[in-house]
Amino acid sequence: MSSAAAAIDDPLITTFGRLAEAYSRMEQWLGSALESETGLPHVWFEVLIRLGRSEGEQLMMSSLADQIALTTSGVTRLVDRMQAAGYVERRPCPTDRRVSYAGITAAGHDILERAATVHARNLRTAFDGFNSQDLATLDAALDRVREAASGLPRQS
Amino acid sequence: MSSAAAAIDDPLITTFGRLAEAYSRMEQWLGSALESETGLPHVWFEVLIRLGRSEGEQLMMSSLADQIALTTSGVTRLVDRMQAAGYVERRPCPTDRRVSYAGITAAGHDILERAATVHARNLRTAFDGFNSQDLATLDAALDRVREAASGLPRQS
DNA sequence: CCCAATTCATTGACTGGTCAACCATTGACA
DNA sequence: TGTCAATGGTTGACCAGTCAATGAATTGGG
Repeated sequence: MSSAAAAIDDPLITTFGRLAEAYSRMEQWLGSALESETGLPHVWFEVLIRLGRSEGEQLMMSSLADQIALTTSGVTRLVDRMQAAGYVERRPCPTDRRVSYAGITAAGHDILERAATVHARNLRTAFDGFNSQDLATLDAALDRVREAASGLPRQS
Repeated sequence: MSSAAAAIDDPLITTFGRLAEAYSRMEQWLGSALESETGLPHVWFEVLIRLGRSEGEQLMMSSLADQIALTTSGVTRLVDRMQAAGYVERRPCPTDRRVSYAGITAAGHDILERAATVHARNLRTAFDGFNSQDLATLDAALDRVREAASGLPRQS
């Protein structure tokens, strides 16, 4: 009899725990560094970089929500704040009056550039001991996880 | 002149983005699955498993805070709720009257067992395509990240 | 020994997100 | 073409966390 191999000790739970811890520690450090050095909260940076990389430097509110893992409601409020700060603006869609684009402004572009530089530098510090081989391995592994997660049945 | 190799496209930023996305998608799916199947929010599970794995099945409030990446203030309130639900109890420390331990109760133990089983099963689904070699690689990579993050200067 | 500095937990005020209900617009189809 | 379901975004009510201030207990140096 396989003596109560408690589910509590399942190695997959530990693996996921590692993922959680790796992420949150990184996020905590990088996030607070970025904010203190540029005044930009990490979520804002996340929004700006997404917009900056998109066609026309704009994105539908709902796509943005999807990309940064927030509710559309949450994005509405987030964009409200960023708009008030002048980094982002709402643009109507010419062909569908329901949709609203969030587009990056000149000021947003500016600070994005600056923040990206700072962030990249901090990341280089954080991943100090990693050579390009290590990074490639990490990227590949994370990509597989990401993909696996994306293939999961949408929240039922 | 190396044509504006914008920091925006720095590969490390993308790597970190992958980490964030991998984590939050997994968390989203696993979290909502766990909660809908057992009624236990993922953070609660996180608390219980930490307590369950500790000496005496209890942990100082501040250690708990550290482990689940929350403020001690946040933990105070979280434990309040879990105590009200009967899964956890506060225990005084005999040698230092400042500290308070959060300890798991019988009910907490019960639901932890059940939730761990469910969670482990879900994880097996999520990591379906991964063989043990893949998992070992992933574990190793995550561990390095986790360690790198831990070695970073504590939030200044 | 005692006082100053530190540590642990909690609380008040607030913030940034969620969920559910809503309105406007669009698309499909009888 | 008129209606009905689906989609996109916003809003009200609420909740779970943060930060800063506080109280209580402990520690260490003079």
